Amino acid sequence: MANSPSGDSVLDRLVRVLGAFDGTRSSLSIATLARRADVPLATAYRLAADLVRHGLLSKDEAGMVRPGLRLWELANRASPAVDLRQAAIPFMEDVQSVVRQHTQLAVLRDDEVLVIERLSSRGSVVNQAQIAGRMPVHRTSLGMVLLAYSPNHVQESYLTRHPEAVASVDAVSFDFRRHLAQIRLRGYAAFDGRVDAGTTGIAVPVLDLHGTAQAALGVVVPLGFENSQSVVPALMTAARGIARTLGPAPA
Amino acid sequence: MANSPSGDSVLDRLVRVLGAFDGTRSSLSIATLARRADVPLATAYRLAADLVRHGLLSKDEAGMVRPGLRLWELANRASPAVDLRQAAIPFMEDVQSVVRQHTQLAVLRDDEVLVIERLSSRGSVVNQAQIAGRMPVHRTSLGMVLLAYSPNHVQESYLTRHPEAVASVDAVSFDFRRHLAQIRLRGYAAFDGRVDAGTTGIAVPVLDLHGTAQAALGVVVPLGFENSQSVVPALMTAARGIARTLGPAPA
DNA sequence: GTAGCAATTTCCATTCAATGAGAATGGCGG
DNA sequence: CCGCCATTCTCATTGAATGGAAATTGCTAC
Repeated sequence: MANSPSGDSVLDRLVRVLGAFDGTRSSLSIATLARRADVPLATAYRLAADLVRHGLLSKDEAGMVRPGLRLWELANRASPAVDLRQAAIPFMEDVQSVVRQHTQLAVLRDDEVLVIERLSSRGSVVNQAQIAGRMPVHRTSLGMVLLAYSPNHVQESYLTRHPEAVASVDAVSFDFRRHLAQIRLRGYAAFDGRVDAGTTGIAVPVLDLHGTAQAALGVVVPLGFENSQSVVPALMTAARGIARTLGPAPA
Repeated sequence: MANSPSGDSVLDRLVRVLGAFDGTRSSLSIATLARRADVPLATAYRLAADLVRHGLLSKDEAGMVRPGLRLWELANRASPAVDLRQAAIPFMEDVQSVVRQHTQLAVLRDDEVLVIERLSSRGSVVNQAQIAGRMPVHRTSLGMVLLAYSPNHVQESYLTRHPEAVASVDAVSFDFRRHLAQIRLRGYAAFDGRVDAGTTGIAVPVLDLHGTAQAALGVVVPLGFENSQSVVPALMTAARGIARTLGPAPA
C-alpha cells in the first residue's frame, strides 16, 4: 500500500496540512486546504476525514475545517514551549506590573522568532505579534538578542541564508556583526518601529550555562517611552529568574 | 505497503503516541512509549524518528522523547481553544483582579473537563489543574456547570456512562438531576474540596444563543472564603462578556 | 570481569492499505 | 438554464510501511 508516487508520506502531508493554517485564515475549505498543502484532492478529503475522526481537525457545519481541540490538548500537555511558559509566566507578570505594556517571550526557530507567550495589558500599544506567531529575526529586538547570544555558527549560517539582514542595520552600526557585538556588550537590544510603527521593542536574553540564549524576553513600548531606566533592569531581573527556574536543564 | 495486520493506521498510532504523554511524565523513552501506545517496538522507533524529523516530537541527548515545538506551534496557531482563550483572557483578568485566586476556563470534552486557560495568582491556594489538563466532571464546579447547561441528551448520556456520578451528590441534593436543576436555578455551581481539600470551586457557564454552555469560567478559593458575594457577580459579568465576544459564532 | 537485562538499531520478505485520476453528484450564483 | 466549484465515490495498482527476529549497545549487579 502506501502507494506514494508523489514521494511523501502521511506525515509529510499531515505537517503540510496543519501548516496550511497560517493564522490569518483560521478555517479553510478542504479544497483550499488541498491546494495550499499541495495534496491531491481526493487524498485531501480522505486525510481530512481521518483527521477529523481523530479530533486533530474539526469540521464545522459549513464544511470548513480547522485544527482541532484534541491537537491543541496533545500539544499543550507537554512540550518545550509549555515548560518555558510555566517557568516564565510569574516573571513576566513581574515585568508586566512594572512596564504595563506587551510582554513577550520568544525562541529562535528555523531562522525566525517564534512567540511562546505574551501578556498584554489593556491599553498597550498595538503590536501584531501573537502566541505561536512568527516574526523576522533581524527586524525585532527579540530576534536580535536571540541571534546575538547564539553560537557563532548559528549567527554565520543565519547571515549566509539572509543576506538582506546585513542591509538592515541602521546608520550607526554599519556592520551587522558589530551590531550583534554591541548588543552583547549592552546586554539588551532596543529597536524602533521596525515591525510596528510608533513602537520600540526592548529585549534581553534568557541565558543557559553556556551563555547561549534559550529564549528572549521583551516588551513593546510606545516610542519615546522614557522609563527605559526601569524597563531594562526589570527585564534582566526577570530573565535571570527564568534562567534560574529552568536551571537544571542544560542546552 | 501499509501492511497493517495490526489494523490501525499511521494516524491511529500518531494519536496514541502523542496521547501517551499524560502530563505527569513529560518525556519518555521510545521503548516506554511503544508500550504505552501499544505499538510494535520496531515500528515505534521508526515512527518516532519520522516524527522527530518533522519536529512533532523532539529527542534530547538521553534519547528521551517529548512533544515537539513544531507541534505546539501548529496547534496554537489556530484552534477552537485559541479563539476561546483570546476572547476570555481580558475578562479572566478582570475576575483575577477582584478575586486574586486561580481563575480557570474549561470546556466539556469526552465526558471530562478540559482546562483551556488558567490564570494563577502568586499565593493562590494549591490546585492541581493545569492548562490542557483534564478533570472529572462531577467532582468539579466547572464540570457541573458545563453539564447543567448542556442539552438534555448530553446529560443523560453522561449519566448512563457514569453511574458513579449519581452517588456523588451530597446529602442535600439527593437526586443528581435535581442537583443540576439547582445549579441552573442559581446560575452557578459551588463545590467544596472534591478535588483539592480545603478549597472551594465556584463556576458559571459561558452561554451561547441556545442557552448551552460553550465553556465554563470558575475560580478556586480557600475554604470559607466569604466574599462569595463579590465572586459570583464578577464571574457572571465576565462570562457574559466572553459570550458577547464569541458572539457571532453559533453552536 | 562477566552475566543478565533492557533499550536501541538494523534487516528483510511480505502484503494490503493508501493512492490518485477521473467520473458522478451536489450547490450556488448569474 | 448553465457554468463553476466543492465534495464524494469508484477502482485497479503497487511500493511503502510493516513487524518478527536477530544483532548491538549500555547498564547494573554480582
